Amino acid sequence: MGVTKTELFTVEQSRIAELAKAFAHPARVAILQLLAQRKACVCGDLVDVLPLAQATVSQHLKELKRIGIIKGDIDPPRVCYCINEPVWEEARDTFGQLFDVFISETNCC
Amino acid sequence: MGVTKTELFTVEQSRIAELAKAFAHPARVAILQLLAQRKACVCGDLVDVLPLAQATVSQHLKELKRIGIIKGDIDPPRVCYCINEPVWEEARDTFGQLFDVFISETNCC
DNA sequence: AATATTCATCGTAATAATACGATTATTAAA
DNA sequence: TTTAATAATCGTATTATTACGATGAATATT
Repeated sequence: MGVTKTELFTVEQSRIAELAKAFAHPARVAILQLLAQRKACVCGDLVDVLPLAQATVSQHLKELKRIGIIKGDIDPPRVCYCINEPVWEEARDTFGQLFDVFISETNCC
Repeated sequence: MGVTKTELFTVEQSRIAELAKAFAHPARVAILQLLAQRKACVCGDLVDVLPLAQATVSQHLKELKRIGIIKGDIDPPRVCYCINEPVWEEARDTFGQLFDVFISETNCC
């Protein structure tokens, strides 16, 4: 992509965009749903359920960890992934507030 | 990107991902905030406020329109953009439900 | 020690997204 | 009719993302 100019926007806007990215791919939505519902936890179980190669799942997990919305505990040779509650709440609150900014009134179109 | 295999996921998961994409770029967050707060409406005003070229803003607007979260009324030679309330609510409800799936209990990590 | 299991990382191919200048289309205004 | 204003679209360069096979690292098991 052409160089998303993050520095030209507010940190809040950039953080919202980053949190949204966690949900901006069906595979990551699936992963987050599985973790949130505690239907899976171990990386291998996620790989079994998802229609993607192990390396790809691992890549998505890495991205989710980078954003902070999940955490991973190693329990060799397995790794257990879970929702990272503080960031999950940050996302929930952030989007909640964002959606509340729009009040149903006179739109000009 | 490598061919996001949308067909391998549920329509719900794909729709969530699509709605999330509306917020997955700081420029689109900025646009949606401006529209939601009714601080701008006309395309040209958005271009004035945003640190991006007109063509780029137009491209983002097109993507937001494709997702359905905004609509545009032409009032030649201007175009007035507004939040598309039904989809805005769809997004609000969708993410609300998604975040509520996770209940604060015993995480395994 | 040798093997098996699990997951991360590397390398890389393919594709999507971002950005912008230039052009076009449309309509208003002069 | 000519000109100005506005916004969409085109073309294209650049960069990011997605995907997967192969390999590597770490630990448990035999």
